[in-house]
Amino acid sequence: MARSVREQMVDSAVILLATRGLDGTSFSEVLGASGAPRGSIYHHFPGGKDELIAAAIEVAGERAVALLRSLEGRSPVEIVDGFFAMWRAVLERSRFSAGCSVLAVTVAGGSGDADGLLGAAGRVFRSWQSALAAVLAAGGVPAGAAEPFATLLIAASEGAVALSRAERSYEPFDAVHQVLREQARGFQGI
Amino acid sequence: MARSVREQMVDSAVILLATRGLDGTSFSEVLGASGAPRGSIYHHFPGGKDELIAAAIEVAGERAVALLRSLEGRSPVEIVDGFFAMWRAVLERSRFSAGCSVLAVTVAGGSGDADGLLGAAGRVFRSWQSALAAVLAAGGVPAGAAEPFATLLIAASEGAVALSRAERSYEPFDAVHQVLREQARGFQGI
DNA sequence: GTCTATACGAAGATAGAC
DNA sequence: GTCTATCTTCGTATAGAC
Repeated sequence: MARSVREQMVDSAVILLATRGLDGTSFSEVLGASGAPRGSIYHHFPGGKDELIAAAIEVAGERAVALLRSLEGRSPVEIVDGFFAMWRAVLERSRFSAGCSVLAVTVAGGSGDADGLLGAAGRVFRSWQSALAAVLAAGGVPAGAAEPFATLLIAASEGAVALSRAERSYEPFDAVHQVLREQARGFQGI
Repeated sequence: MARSVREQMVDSAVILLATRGLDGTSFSEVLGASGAPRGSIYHHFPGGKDELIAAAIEVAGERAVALLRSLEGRSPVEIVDGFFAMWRAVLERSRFSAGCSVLAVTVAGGSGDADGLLGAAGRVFRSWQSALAAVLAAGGVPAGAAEPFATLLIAASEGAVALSRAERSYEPFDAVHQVLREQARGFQGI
């Protein structure tokens, strides 16, 4: 069963957000990348661009949560490695031209006030923190340490991906990964 | 001596980048915020928008480097605290509506290929890593650990600011700060 | 150094036919 | 569900007078 036109548009929006940012994710680009017909934009997304972008970062958020949950049962070091492997694949496949679609929406800033997209981005980030903290706790990280360490992992990986994009080098990303990996080792008492 | 028109435009661009992103930093906004006359855009920036943005992130970069250098001679914990205090002030003064101007340029992605602005952003990030690693080394962090830890601090602070913006809460930012502060304490053997 | 006026393109959004 | 056509707004950039 082929993916629906709507799903193709959302998938294209995820990729465009990650590579060109919020304003680079125009309808023209989305239609060009997805092959969707122009006339179907407001049929599938009556709320216009905001609805498309919100759907995109929610899908991206759910995919990352699914990956995090798949790490359940692993050790803290393995969880860190698995999480960073996901991000490194983004850099590798795009050759430093892609990053995080949720971060792109966050820093684009919208109109400045209580923007709906910013709230959606915040919910995605929170869902990542919860899922990661849960698998870390299941992996043996002490109760009080799992939440803050999960937040650090997410913040640091977001920043590391951005640094590596700007510097076009894996060096910042790998350095951050190694330091956090050592920290995770400390939770295992090895 | 009053700041020149050019300096006012650059300052406004720095703030607009941090709050509204790259595409939100239009000439209209810059002129409105700086009070500069419209006719002087291409007089001060013959290279157009790219030249203005490049100047803005370089100024923002130099300011952060100056703050980092002012922490020379302090302990690792004090350096971490000073660095995070700078970012927390950004969140506080803007009430979660501002972040890092260099990150905004990085994530906006330009045209996708070898963009000049992305290179400029990369150089700024590298200058932060060097300056921070230097003060950490001077503060007693072992030679091999200063560079990676500096990179982690920058990546994590960038991500933490973004998370707190999206969630409109100091919680992620403060959590990241505390974990890294503890790590810095480890370098002091207290 | 600064002004007005304007060219040119692309964006999001809507209307109405098919 | 999809199409074409169009509206409006806003972006960067340029020309030429003052």
